[in-house]
Amino acid sequence: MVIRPYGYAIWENMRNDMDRRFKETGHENVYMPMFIPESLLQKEKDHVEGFAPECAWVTIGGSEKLNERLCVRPTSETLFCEHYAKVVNTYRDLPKLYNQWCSVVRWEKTTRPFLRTSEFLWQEGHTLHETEEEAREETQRMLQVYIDFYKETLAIPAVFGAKTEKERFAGAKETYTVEPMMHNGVALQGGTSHYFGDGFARAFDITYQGRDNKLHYPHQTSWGTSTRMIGALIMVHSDDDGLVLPPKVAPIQVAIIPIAQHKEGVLDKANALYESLKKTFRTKLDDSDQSPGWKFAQYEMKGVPVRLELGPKDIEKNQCVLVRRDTREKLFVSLDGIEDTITALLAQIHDDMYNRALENMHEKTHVATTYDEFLDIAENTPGFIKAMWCGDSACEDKLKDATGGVKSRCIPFEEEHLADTCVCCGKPAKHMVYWGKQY
RNA sequence: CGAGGUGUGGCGCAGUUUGGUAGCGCGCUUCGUUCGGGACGAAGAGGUCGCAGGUUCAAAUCCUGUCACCUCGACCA
Repeated sequence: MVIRPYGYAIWENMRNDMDRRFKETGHENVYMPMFIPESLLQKEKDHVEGFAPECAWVTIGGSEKLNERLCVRPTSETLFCEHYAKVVNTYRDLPKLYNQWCSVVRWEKTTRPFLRTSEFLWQEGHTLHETEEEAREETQRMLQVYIDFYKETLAIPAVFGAKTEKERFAGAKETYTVEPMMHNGVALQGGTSHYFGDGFARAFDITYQGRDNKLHYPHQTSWGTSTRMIGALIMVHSDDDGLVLPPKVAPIQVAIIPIAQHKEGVLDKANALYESLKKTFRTKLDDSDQSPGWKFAQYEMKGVPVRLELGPKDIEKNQCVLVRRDTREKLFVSLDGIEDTITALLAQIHDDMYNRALENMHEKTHVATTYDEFLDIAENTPGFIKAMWCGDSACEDKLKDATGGVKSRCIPFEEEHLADTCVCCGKPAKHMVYWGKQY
């Protein structure tokens, strides 16, 4: 998959926003190698079992066969662990709060642009802590960073909570997830934050000398999000006329379309407006010789949040026309104080986009209290199903097989009591679970 | 991996059954007229039909082989 300039600009805007949030929470960026020696990958048993089927391997270097093959990183836990084992000695070296921006490779059998690609760009945070409590706090903190990012920057609501044991990351003690719902009701794992306990530390022999002068294993986390979020943006907000981009990440926030630009004064005025708006907004002035109608359609397809039309009649009246991409609403506004008008409009667009997505998620979330009801909803109604669960992964398997792919999404932090018994087996329920089909 | 399908200008396709040496729409180039919702006219550029072999006077079209891609299923930490 080639990410061309407009798509990459979306990623850059996402990345800059997230990177700021990571720095604010005390993290530092690093870079690790892209090749992982097989022996390193095999140190943690669950981890290698989870990832080996998806690894791409390098077996030849130059013209010589390698003694040990190298995995093209599918994720970098093992590399971070190897490094931490070398550099961590005392509690004074902790915590280690590292993050990496890079690409990873997973040999998926079925790919889907942005949502599931064999190579993708992502960030992976890897942290080491003195205590379990600290590491668990970090896991929650970064999940919250993701939830906030989805809401504040992408205008995407989500359910979130813990993964069931079956759906947990390979090697993790606990996996937390952000699960946004696409416009069609299909779920997407939009970001995960894992608590590892000291399992990796033991496997990689990472120890530190504690305040008590004894050796301890540190507690570890990892958390990641990827270019899949671009897929989420598209699948949550867009309509039949193309993209609808949330203002915070739109590469172009305001597209200025001059009308009758051959007429005297129009382009001069448009240029002056452009020079002034570009100080505040990501602005594009399209003075190409395409027709205005073509330009309207073009920037709608590209999801530009606000179109600004400026023609001879507007100039006469010292006004312009603002058109919202999300609602198509046309606003005739004065050119005086236009920056403030657009600032407020972009904020309004963001909020409205979020609320529409939230409403969609609520509309497509259903409660099932019996097995038949669960199957009926899964069969006939797209979206999430809220249902009680006994905690046995056999029930997850059964529901998945019976419904053609409905899996547990997460156990939310705030569970509702919908029934006393598991929707599948009828035994006493332990948790309320969100279920759904996923990309 | 299982089943099915498709390869023809940049993109989307027709032509293959009934062999006669390639066509349409969009896009692209130039000029002119247009310009408040994907403009119009005229003139152009661009492909030997996935690849290899075979049959034939003649192959996009028939035969054999091969490669690639797509869809569905399985799989998806």
